[in-house]
Amino acid sequence: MDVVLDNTDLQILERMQANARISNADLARELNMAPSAVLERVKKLEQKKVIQGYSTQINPASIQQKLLAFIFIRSSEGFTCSSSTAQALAAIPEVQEVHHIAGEDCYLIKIRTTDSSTLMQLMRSQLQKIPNIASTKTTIVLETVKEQQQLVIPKI
Amino acid sequence: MDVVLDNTDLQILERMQANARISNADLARELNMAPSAVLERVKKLEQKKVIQGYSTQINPASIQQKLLAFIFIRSSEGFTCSSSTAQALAAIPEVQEVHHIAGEDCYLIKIRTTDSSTLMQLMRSQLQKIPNIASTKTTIVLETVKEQQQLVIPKI
DNA sequence: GGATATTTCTGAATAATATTCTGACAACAA
DNA sequence: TTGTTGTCAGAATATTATTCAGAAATATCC
Repeated sequence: MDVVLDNTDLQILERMQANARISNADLARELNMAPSAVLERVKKLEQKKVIQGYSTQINPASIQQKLLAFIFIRSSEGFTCSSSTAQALAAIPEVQEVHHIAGEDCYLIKIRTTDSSTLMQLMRSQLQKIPNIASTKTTIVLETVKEQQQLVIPKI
Repeated sequence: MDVVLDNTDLQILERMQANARISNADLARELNMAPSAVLERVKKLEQKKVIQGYSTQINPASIQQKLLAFIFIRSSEGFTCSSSTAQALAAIPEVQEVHHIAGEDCYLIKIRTTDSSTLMQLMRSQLQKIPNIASTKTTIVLETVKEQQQLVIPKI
């Protein structure tokens, strides 16, 4: 079940991670391979779900999303967190991440809104609807120094 | 200094966010525009830094990165967190995000490693070198339910 | 209002690329 | 050996990116 990736695959992933819109021809040139061979590998990486998708990083401020916050959500169910709660949280568009975490708190979510009043409004209107939420603890981000979902590609 | 985006720009961003590798021709077809016009807009969005980049989402497990953790880092400097500390944290490849946060803790980082022993090893070898770190509080992620840097595109 | 920039668009030409296909080659197993 | 599988190169062609000239729409200024 474990996917095996050789050095060529890792080279492809490294370059595509840094620039998802690199042309197949450029990629082939950098790897000294035929475009058809590289394309074949990329398609397989997509099929094997090693590549999960291609996304464009948008400057949040340019679309009026200036507030970033992390919220710890404690469930009244204790350690047996229902996945329906997680699904309900994930369904909120402003919620970018939902993590089930170890410890007394149950979930950690990452949320982005235009401003703090919008966040509060959202918490009142949306989070209140979700059952089994006992308490929340919000951490406001003042400044983001680094933010990349850039993974460390292992070297062979 | 504020960038103005019209409805066409937002349509482009929405589609490219979902699929960064959409062809310019397809994009033009969906928007009922000439490819040259769409291309011109995309180039401008890149120039204006509204589009910050294109990235490939890689399944972390496929490259042996199975552990995700958030670490709150308290600085000994109190509220006057030096940016050099942030830079040092950001320089660690495994550290994906560095946020300067409100409250008593100073930084919140998101970090991804192969396993928990690698994380501990990393904290011993890397974090210890960074000056002014008073304490750390680590939250281990058991399961990620949602993870997208997908922003909410405003409607006009 | 009216003249003049400025921006944004279309449409066509061409340069470049993606995609498909065939067959070669190597590694491996029966 | 024989067959299988996977990966590759190279050529053909389908599709696309890119460039450009000019039209249309928008904004700017007097």
